[in-house]
Amino acid sequence: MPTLKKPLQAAPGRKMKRTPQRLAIFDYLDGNKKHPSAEEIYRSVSRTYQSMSFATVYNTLKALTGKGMLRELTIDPDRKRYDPDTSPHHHFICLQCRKIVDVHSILTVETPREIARDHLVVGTHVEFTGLCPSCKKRKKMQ
Amino acid sequence: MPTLKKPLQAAPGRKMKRTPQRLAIFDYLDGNKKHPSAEEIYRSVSRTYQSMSFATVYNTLKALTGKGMLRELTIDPDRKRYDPDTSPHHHFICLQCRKIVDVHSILTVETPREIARDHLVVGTHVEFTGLCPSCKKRKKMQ
DNA sequence: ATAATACTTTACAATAATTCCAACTTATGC
DNA sequence: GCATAAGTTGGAATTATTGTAAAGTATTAT
Ligand SMILES: [Mn+2]
Ligand SMILES: [Mn+2]
Ligand SMILES: [Zn+2]
Ligand SMILES: [Zn+2]
Repeated sequence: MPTLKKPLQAAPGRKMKRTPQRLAIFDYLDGNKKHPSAEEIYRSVSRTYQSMSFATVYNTLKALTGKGMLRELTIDPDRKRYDPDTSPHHHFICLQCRKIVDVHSILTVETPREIARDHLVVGTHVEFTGLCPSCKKRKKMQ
Repeated sequence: MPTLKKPLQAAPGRKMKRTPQRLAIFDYLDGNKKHPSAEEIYRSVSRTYQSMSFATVYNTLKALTGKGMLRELTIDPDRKRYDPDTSPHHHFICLQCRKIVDVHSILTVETPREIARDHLVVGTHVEFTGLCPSCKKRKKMQ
């Protein structure tokens, strides 16, 4: 189920030039549930697309984010992580290995009055932190 | 109501050397509700404490965080922000000016089964994003 | 098709945040 | 007071990310 390749030109006002490097990046991102960092994207894509430049990766990520086709996550303290799934959902991050997993359950979090009164709220994101299954097991063992 | 200076030596296993530079940093942080960045802390503290080094600020922040006396926020995409209020609470960040404000309302967010089953959840943080009152007004005007 | 135009890519330089380091300095327990 | 583990410092080093200018390419208008 392609979610990126199609919309690339579909929505109005969102058309971008279809360059092979972008297609390669889209292709890597499409359906990717690992919330990769720019570096991971670069590493993977440049393996198949020799001349890929780091700047192109960043450019593309910024362009996609700007057009609302990609979500930039700030949940990892070390680097930005990217999520091709732009539907509203939440995340869990492992404090040990930094794995990020989706939380697609609908969490109803009402915006508190104190904020709603004078702020403009455009997004609500819940981040759960802790240990992923494997790190949890590893910690228990030793 | 001092929240930092006292606990500094109070809780067992949390004792740290009381150096003047640390006290200066604690003092700045104590009761601070601005969620400052390392640089803001450095700028302010070094004004009164001449020889303060950036490394010391980072060292101290890391030490405090490690001892659970300070919370490191990853909500700002550009830099880490620090919160001396370690009681569980949530945040709103302005997408325009990066102001972070506390949300002390008790938001009941149950951990979804899909996560609770095999992960170990140690924290839940809700981040609201949008425009703060002044940025909201400014945007409306022009 | 062709050419003009605007947008992209690339290699590399430049920033910016944060960490590392090695030589001093100091707080603290005895 | 002294020993010493812990902390401080300036500067170098690292890492993530952004900027740049020249060269390349897709798209648009002829
Ligand atoms: Mn996700
Ligand atoms: Mn706070
Ligand atoms: Zn893990
Ligand atoms: Zn604002």
